[in-house]
Amino acid sequence: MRVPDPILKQNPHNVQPPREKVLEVAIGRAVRAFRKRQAITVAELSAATGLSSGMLSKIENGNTSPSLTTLQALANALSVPLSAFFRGFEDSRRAVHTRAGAGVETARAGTRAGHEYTLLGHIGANTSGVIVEPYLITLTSTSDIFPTFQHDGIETIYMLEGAVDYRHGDEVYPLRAGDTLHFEADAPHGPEGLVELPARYLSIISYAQET
DNA sequence: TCACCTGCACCGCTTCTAGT
DNA sequence: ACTAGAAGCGGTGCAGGTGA
Repeated sequence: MRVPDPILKQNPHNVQPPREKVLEVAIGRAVRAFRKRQAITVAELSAATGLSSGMLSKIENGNTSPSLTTLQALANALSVPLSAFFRGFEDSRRAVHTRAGAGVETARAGTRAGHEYTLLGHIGANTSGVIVEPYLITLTSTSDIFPTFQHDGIETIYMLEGAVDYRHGDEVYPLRAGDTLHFEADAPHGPEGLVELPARYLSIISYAQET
């Protein structure tokens, strides 16, 4: 399946720019994030800081290195400490490595149906604004069938073994090993028919983190 | 149509560097 | 050590693009 290119904005092969540019970009992102959080426009921030909107655009896009005076004006206008602009640059990035069979068994909503949920990793509040929960789900003969999961976000299912008929809204999709189902999770969804057991699949749920 | 944002051309100040 | 020209950088203003 080919998806029209304009939809895909991320480049998985993107290479980091030189470090000095990263600092400017990190500062710019921080400024924009604080501005958006306070729901003010570039023009309003321009009036509050005495900087032109063009200059603010350059700063937010990492196209210039603002002076300390400028950063102080921004910090005052946004009511944040000066150091807040550097956190995105200084913070380390987290990674979670879960070895085979070492995931955390969780009591998610589906557990009551006999479904085995293993959480493969978790990163809580983070700089991307998105929470991602990867689960390994195993359905055995004891698993009940009820297509009533419904929650915020986007979910991706990748079948590892076995086969199920998976309902999403009004549609039922026959999933076999190697199949993928990618869907909006606020519609009722879940395994409706256990065709070949045991069935195992990866379920990756993504949703916006609370601010 | 309009608000918002971006990018480009340009200005002025500061710093660097070479010549004396 | 002093000076003058060059280069770099922070900043402004405005035209044009974009999306609601």
